[in-house]
Parts: sequence; C-alpha cells; structure tokens
Amino acid sequence: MSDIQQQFAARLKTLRAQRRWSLDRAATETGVSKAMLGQIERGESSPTLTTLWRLAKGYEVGFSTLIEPVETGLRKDEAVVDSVPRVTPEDSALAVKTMLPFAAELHTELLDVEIEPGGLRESDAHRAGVIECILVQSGALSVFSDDQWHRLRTGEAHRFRADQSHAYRNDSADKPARFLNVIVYP
Amino acid sequence: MSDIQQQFAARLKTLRAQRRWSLDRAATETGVSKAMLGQIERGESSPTLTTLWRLAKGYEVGFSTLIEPVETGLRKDEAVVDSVPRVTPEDSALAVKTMLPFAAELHTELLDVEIEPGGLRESDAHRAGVIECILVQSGALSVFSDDQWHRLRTGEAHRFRADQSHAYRNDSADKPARFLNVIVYP
DNA sequence: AAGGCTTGTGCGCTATAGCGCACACTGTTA
DNA sequence: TAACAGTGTGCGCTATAGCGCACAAGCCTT
Repeated sequence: MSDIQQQFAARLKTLRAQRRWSLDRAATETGVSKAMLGQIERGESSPTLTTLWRLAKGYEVGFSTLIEPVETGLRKDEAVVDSVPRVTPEDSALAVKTMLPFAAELHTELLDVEIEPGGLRESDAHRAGVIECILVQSGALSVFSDDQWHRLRTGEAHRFRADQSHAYRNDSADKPARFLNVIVYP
Repeated sequence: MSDIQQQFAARLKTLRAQRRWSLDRAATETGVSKAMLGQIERGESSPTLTTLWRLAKGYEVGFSTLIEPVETGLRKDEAVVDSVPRVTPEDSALAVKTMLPFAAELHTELLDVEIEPGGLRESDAHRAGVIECILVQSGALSVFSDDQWHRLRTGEAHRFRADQSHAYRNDSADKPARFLNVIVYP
C-alpha cells in the first residue's frame, strides 16, 4: 500500500462524489469495471496506465488534475485588507449584496455575503457545470462541498463544483463572517 | 496495446536519453527493475500507478510533465495560464498572487493583484470567451475594456469580456491599488 | 583472439490488476 | 411483511505487471 495509492483513492472518490455517480455509472462512463473502481477507491489496487487513461477520459479531466490533489486552493494571506464598505442588510442571519448582477452573456455573478455568528446557509445543487469561488474577506467560514467541510480563515479561498448540495456556516460565536462569492455558470 | 502506452513509451525513452542514463542507472534511480523499464520503453507494459510514481520521483519530474508532453488536449490550457503572470510579472509595478490556481475542470482562476502608484498593466486579448471580474480591495483602479476606461474605487466591481485588449492602471500618485481578478475560461 | 565490461533483451516465476458474477445491504413501494 | 431496485463489496478466474537472473550483442583493453 503505497502513499500515492491512498491519495489517489481519495481523489477518485471525490471525482465521483462531485458528479454524484454510482459505481455502475462510473463503470459505464470510464469503461473500467465496477469492482475495480471500488478497489481503487478503497486503495486496494494500483491502476495501470491504461486504466488511468480511461478514468481521465471518463471523468473528463486532464491527467495532471486526475492524480494531483484537488486544486481546492487554500491560500493563507494575512495581508488582505478588509476595505469594502458595508451595506445595510435586510436579513439578520444572511446579508447578500450583489456586486455584479447575473448577466447571460457573461455567465457570471459576484456576490458579497455576510453571515452572522452561528448562521448557516444551505444551498441546493445548482445546474450542472456551475462553479463557485469563495474568498473570505473577514472572519472565518466553513464551506461544505465535495462531501466535506472546509474551514476557511480570512484571506483564504475555496472553489468547488456547485452542482451538488453545499452550505456556508459561520462557526464563530461573536464575529460575523464576510466573503465574496463568484458564481460561474456554464 | 493502447495508444497512451506507446506515447508514454516514447516519453520515457526521451527522459532517459536526456539524462544519458543506462537502464541499470535508471533502475537504481527509480527503484523499478531494469527489465520492467525496458518493457515500458518498448510499449510492452502498462505501468501501475505506484510504478509511475516511482518513475516521477526517480526522474525528478512532476506527474504532469511525466505524461503531458505527449498529450495535446491540455497544452492549450497551459498556454493560457502562461499568458497570465503567475508569480512575479515582468514589470515590477505589478505584484500578482495566485489565490486559486488554474484548474482545467473548474476553468477558473483567482488572482490577487497589486499595482504600484502610477503603474500600468496592458494585457493582450485572451482566447475567445474568456471573462474577467475585477473587485477593488483597496485604493482606486482604472480598467480599460470595451474601448473605454472605467474608474473604480475601493469596493467597486467591474466585469468584461477579456477576448479584447484590456489594461489596468493606478492613477493615484501615492497609494497602491489592490484588486481581485477572477478569470473565467470557457 | 581472448578476456573484461557495459549495453539492452529474453526467460521463468510470483504478485496482483482487472474482469464477470453473485451476494449482502440499504431504502422504497405494494 | 414481502418484493424490489439500487447501492457497494467479496469471490474465483485469467491476463499481465514486475521481479531476479541469465544471456547475447557491442566496444574497449591486453
């Protein structure tokens, strides 16, 4: 059991969870048998080059992104300045300020979101192919995506496929959390 | 014999020829047996993930560069990434921090850019369909897009199609300008 | 020539990747 | 309760990845 084997096992599990595929579905998409997919995901098998190639094709990802850990991109940077002026929210738990409204031709949306201490925002799965980028402006934030919680501090960023159920939570007891939310539509 | 197998065979041969290693030398460096190395280089074997990992370690190359040079599909994306200053740009007036590195499957990139007072950054047109979102974090910024300059103050956002020539300029005489730059690839 | 030395390849063996299939386990429906 | 469709896992089998070792072909010496 080598290290890379376990690492890749988690990676494959994430890829399949993102697409909400069953092993059967993944088997038909990739051409790799269901049993073998299960063994690889459990870290019990070391797939060959041809199998890896089929996986990359089936999951429609490049070879580099297939093997290297997900580029979730947590970046610690204390130098990020909190400078955006605050706008009065209408909701006590969640305040959303639309910085750039949705535009069909630009298929993007930029939101400035603030969650009060202890606040929780659960979001259903968006359309397939929707991507969300999160950048914490102040406070701390927990983001649920890819079947797990990601803890983010001020200045840290996270990015995920939003065609799955996801959530935002402010674990702090006293400090509000503010973050930017870029929504990219396909 | 799959196609990827032959491609990787040539790739391995090139790597070893560049280092002027014998099979024996390569075997000791990588930990993969000499016989197996020969078979892989002849395209007669499909190495497993653990073997590929040992090869990457032994030849001291990343996993992407181990296989990617023979792959045509992803090089375009890399070329796009290379057009954006990643760590330190040529002109010292600009400092770019990559918050979220480019990922093919998420086709997005999040940069934190700082321009010194009086600094100017002109960018050529990106590929068709590329969108950029700008959010000024501190200072003031002028963005040229759609054939005109847009003056942005702290907290203001701007968005435009980047498949045209565009530019960023800090008009201030003393204060640096910092802004977030979300690049969305089609 | 005959000996060393290094190159890459062929051989037999064991470990395991990969397959089809059947099974156990869940939650839903009659 | 039983039937059912969908989930992931375990089983036996074959193909082959991967190993150590021996061999053949080339290139220097002496």
